[in-house]
Amino acid sequence: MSTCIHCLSDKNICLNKLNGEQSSEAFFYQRGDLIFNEHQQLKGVYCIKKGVCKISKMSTNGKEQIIHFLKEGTLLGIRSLLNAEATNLKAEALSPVEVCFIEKKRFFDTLKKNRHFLNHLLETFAAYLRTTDDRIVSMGQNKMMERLAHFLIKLQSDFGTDHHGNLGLYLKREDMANYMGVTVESTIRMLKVFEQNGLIVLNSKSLKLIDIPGLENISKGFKI
Amino acid sequence: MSTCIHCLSDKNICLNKLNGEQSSEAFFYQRGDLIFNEHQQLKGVYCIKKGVCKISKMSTNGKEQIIHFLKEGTLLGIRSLLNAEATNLKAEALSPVEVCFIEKKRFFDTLKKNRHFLNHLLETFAAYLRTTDDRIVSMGQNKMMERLAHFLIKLQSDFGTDHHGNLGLYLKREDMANYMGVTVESTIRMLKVFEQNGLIVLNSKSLKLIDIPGLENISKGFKI
DNA sequence: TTTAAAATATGAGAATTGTCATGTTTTTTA
DNA sequence: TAAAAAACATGACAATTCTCATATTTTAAA
Repeated sequence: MSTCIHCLSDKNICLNKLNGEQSSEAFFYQRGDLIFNEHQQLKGVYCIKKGVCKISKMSTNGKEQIIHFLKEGTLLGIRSLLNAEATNLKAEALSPVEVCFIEKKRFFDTLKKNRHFLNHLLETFAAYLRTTDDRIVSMGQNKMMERLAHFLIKLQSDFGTDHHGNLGLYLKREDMANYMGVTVESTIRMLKVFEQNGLIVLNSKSLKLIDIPGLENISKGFKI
Repeated sequence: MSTCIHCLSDKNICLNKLNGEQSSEAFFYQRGDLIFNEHQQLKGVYCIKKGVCKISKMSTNGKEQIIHFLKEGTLLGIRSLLNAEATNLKAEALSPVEVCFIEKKRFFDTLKKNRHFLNHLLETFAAYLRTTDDRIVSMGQNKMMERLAHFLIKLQSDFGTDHHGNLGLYLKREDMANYMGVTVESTIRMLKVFEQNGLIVLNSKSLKLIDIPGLENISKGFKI
């Protein structure tokens, strides 16, 4: 299921590409490129067509908290448009990323005309709110061992595996840490504990889940 | 600004009460009463007309995480209806609470007919997502001293003060702790530190903010 | 109004996670 | 390919927060 205005047709074809409408454009980003930053006034919304984005926010004491890792089919920047405020989030490419840009006016026109798109938006928001609630619970009540186990499982479920069975999205330790709200050192140490207990296998630039039921138990509070 | 379908008229009068339509009802709850629980299939949405509700969720290891404290004008249970799933949250009365109940069919009818209501819903969701994002950042990156300072300021800004200048919403230590994701003991100790530093005044059943700029500094990482 | 229960409080020690210093490996750039 | 930079790793120790035991106070119930 794709969220892009251009891709609401049955076959998930990007209309933008087919008829070359002026009101939207495609952009390309490389790993590390900034798509938009916090406190920026957006002129429209972005839809991820390809690649993975890191959505984050700085805390008052200058540390980065990652909110989401988002992939193709996700709209970015809607909230800013709806509330006519600057973004509260930063979006950065984690891999080569292609996005459609849908200009503000066109976005609202579609919202007005296309009932389907609107319902989809509501459902998407509802689903997001569920996941952010779960996030709050996890950050508040779970120890980092539990959070890491849960996070690894979520990564596999969201991004799958490559042909070697490794996680489909490779993240550096720093990004893992900033997602979980812990330090890089703690993350490194806990990954090692998981590896020593046969739960995962680490290699340079890869991470494979070996014992998913074991990880699930840990995420629920079982001790190693 | 009220969110209730019945209250979309300019004067914020509850139509439900005026014309006594069958499809919605008012319900009353006492402090501690359950409005709905997690994993419950809702038959409609609730709109808080009066009082304060505690919205929470159990973690996998059986600890309660409070997501929100919500007051009059807030709709409850929309997400479950939109996604046709059971609730993922529990709603409980913290004070005498009055709610309107709007039946499923009527909710969707209004959503279909009333453009104003729909836009309002979208904006509400967008605003919620902003606050939950901030919550994630705070839980991930701030120490409990910073979180407590921020929380106290938020309580005053959301619920105001009574005629003595005390926080308009009195919470027991346990609820404070479950909101911040820390233990009751830690909360008690930190409140005492704040009091000893002239930031707040504690009395049985009351809490008054004395030095708000001081609390703001602490919330940003300044040390006491 | 006495009793029971719930909420608040405090101390001692343990567990968790962070900090900082430093070293190694891998990746990127010149 | 060499040099520089970034990422990963580890140890020692410190700070934060939790746990558990036990009082004390406040509130609710008999």
